Amino acid sequence: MPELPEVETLARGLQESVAGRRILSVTLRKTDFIDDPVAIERELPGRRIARVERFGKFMLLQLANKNDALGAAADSAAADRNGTPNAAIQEALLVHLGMTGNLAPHHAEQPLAKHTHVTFVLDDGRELRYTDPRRFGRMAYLAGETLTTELLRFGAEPLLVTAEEFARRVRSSRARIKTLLLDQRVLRGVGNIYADESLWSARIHPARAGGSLKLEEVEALLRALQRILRKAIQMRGSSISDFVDADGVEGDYQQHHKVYGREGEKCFRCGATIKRIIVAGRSSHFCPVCQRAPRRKSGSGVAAVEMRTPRGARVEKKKAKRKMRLRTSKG
DNA sequence: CTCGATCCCTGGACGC
DNA sequence: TGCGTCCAGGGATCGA
Repeated sequence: MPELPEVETLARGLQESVAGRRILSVTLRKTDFIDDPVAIERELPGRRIARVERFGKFMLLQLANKNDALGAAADSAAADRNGTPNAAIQEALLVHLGMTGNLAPHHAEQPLAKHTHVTFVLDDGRELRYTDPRRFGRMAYLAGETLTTELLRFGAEPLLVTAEEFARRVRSSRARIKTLLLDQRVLRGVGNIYADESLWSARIHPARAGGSLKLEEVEALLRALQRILRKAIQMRGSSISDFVDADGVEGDYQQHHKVYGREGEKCFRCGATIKRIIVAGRSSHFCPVCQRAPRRKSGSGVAAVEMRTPRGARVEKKKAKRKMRLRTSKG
């Protein structure tokens, strides 16, 4: 599942392999994950891809000006280092991979993989193809102020945010720390795997309220998060479902996961059994000994979360709901 | 405003 | 082997 390190890996690969290429034509198949399919068909043919960068969990395929100058967008790398959306970007194709999306170049004669929803024919005999079985991804052509406004919806880059800024955002909230880590308006790019891994590393329980964290805990969390993200980028990401980079190669970081996907196994630090609960509607893996649960306030939401396990009583509820839906859809 | 719950989607795993 | 069911999860949306 692509999070920051996986998207970074893919974006770097595409920058290597398709930056500078011109898009000759576009073919759309399923389009329900595209903001405005007509805009893509209208604006992209004939345009050159100036640069490919990651923005949070998005890939930004920056387009050269219509007059074909690579100028502004090609010079934008340095400007982006400060983490603010780049004013020099005028037009871009935003691609979010959701859970199962992939964007990679293929030779034109290579048969289309299943679930290939978008094909960009390039000027060198290759095609940039977007595949996404679940279609949880997103694609959008955005320009000018619309693009700027869209990018401003997102929070800080995890690898660039200062400890002060991070601490301010986290400690002023009553939301659970896991929720805050996953909230793209707080930090852009962190997903379920790296949230769990960094919380384990910093010994913080995922259901702790952001505002309950001590300053040193928040600082330790950010250090852990940044170290883990850097290491994961070095290892070309985690391949859990089917993530592969632009060359079709899997990442290696999943071998270094300490808690994610390790429910029932032993904590590498203390030997206790790794648990899994639902926080923020997501599986959250943690060590119940290293990561102390927040104190329960009787009848509070936190107490309820403590009791919520992924399997068990909820299943019956779900079954009932499902039956309901089937009935209503028939009638 | 904030926060949690629900829903979208499909392949794969699992149970019978 | 084959069919039904559940599950994974990022993010939009809705309601409290």
